[in-house]
Amino acid sequence: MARVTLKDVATASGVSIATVSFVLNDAAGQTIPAATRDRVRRAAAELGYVPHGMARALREGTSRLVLLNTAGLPPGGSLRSFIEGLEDELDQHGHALLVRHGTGRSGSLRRVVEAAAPRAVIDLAGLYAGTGTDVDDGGWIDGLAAHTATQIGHLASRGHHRLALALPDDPRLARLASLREAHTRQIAEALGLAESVVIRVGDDRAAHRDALDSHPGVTAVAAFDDDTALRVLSGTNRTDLAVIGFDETPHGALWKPSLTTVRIDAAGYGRRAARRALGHDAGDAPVQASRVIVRESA
Amino acid sequence: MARVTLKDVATASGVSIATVSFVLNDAAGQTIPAATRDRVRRAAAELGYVPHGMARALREGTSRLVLLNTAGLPPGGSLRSFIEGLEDELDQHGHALLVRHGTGRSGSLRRVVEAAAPRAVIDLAGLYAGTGTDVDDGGWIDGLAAHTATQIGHLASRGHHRLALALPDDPRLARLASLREAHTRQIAEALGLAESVVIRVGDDRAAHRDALDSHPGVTAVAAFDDDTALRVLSGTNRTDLAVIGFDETPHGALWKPSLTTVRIDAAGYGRRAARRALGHDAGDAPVQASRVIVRESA
DNA sequence: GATGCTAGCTTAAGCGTTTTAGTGCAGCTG
DNA sequence: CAGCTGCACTAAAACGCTTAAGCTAGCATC
Repeated sequence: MARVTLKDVATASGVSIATVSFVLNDAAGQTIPAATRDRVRRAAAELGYVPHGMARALREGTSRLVLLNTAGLPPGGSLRSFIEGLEDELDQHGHALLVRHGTGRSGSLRRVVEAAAPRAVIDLAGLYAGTGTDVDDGGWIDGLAAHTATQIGHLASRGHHRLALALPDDPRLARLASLREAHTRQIAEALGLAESVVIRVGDDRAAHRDALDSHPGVTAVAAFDDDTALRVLSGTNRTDLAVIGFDETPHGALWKPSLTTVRIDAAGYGRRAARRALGHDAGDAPVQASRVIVRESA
Repeated sequence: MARVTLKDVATASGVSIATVSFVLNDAAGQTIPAATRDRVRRAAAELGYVPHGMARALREGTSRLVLLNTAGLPPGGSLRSFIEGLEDELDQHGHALLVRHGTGRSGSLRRVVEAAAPRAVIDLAGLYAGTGTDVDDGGWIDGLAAHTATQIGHLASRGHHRLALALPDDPRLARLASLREAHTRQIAEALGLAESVVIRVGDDRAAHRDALDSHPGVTAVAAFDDDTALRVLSGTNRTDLAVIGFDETPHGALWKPSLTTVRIDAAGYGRRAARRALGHDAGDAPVQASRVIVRESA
């Protein structure tokens, strides 16, 4: 049950550990005949050799881990798919995902970074709260304008002219919310719609119901995400109101009326984020365009 | 920006790296005067020394990572809170959480394990699917009987006598589902209720609606989890039916009727799982008893 | 005044890798 | 046949840490 190391493979195949390392890593600039390569590879497979990530990390100065910091970000819609895509792609390149949901003290992120020496850090929390730095989410934010256009476009095509934009009042989503607001304004203007009303949606249903009621001219609500959309639906007593979500969650389909929403290829963005984190070219990880899932609510 | 190592701290405080290591780890059996300790600790703090987890892992044979394998387990209710508790407690003991949602090939789990040399593996996926081994979920499963009693007890106290148990047809939850079934039967019997009916809830609403309709004597449904409960509510046309969820999710409160459910201290179990993973005594990580969140649906 | 004991250190090995700098040998060149 | 080149490797250092073993000075003991 003990760990199989390079040394074991080396003795088994009658060469030095250096040679084994060269063979298994396909090291460039080494002239090793096919016969030897075969022997080594066979031995490695037979013994079930798996490189020791920590040893490698020590030597190379950086581990094959990528750290994702979500720091208490609400689980909203796609986070899970995003993570799946991310993990999948990392896997494919021999890396693993280290997650910090870390509701705790922010200083501890630094500690984890130094202790785990990750290859890269994806700091969604910072990115979405606006305190962010130069980290990368695979273009998620970049795609936001297009996805917003998908959402608003649908309402426009249904003949709605005066919209409300429902944003969450969660400070952790502050930056995303203000981006969405800007995009919505831009697109509404481009489509020749009336200026949209912004309502804040939190735990207090009465608050956003009142906000909506005070704008009777509004016929449709574009929500920040499905969760926000469901809160709007749940809070309002106007049955004529069209509501569209964003970033599909499974629950929306169960609702009455079932929630029309925008499906975003979160896994695709996850894969892209992974590629960028590893320094690969992101171009070849395609992301599908967002599209409207038409159901009953809009 | 280069990494601060033991060596740096050693030179700064005028001792050897061994001494520094002893001081910083409070090594037993070493006689080091307070003056020296202070000097070392001060230097470490000043330089911002953070131990290199990988180096330590190499030396100690095991890293300060704990691997959680959820392997595509549906995000159901408490998983997130569980993870938060887990991570929080691990943090407190200088460990970090490595997550594999790993929808992919199961063999890759082994690879990750060998590559990351985690201190422990928590294999929820295996545990809940029934293929599980001797891993530990902090007593989550052990507590299941009690939580089920909370749920069924509520229905009984409301005068319901003939129940349906709504289980998901997701094979990944097979073991959990059958456990819940067993517990429900036991408790129902103990409470003197009529034998309960089991219905399977999947994506096809008509199926479980029909199943329910064919048992008109059933006045209440105890669901496997909130998601299942919402599917039942969404599928049925019987307004008199009482439905209670399990393992509270945020969405239930928004529903009409709002979902009565059982709140479980998932974070507590997470913390326990962490303690057990680290080999601490789990006893001193208290878990709150489950309790019913009474809303409109039951 | 040799011996032993303790306090307060230091030395050095070793964890499993990667990688630089060789080494020995065969074959070819001039 | 000395010198060179290319092949097929190997030796050894280094990454940062822990820890067993050792070492020295100072003091107490007989």
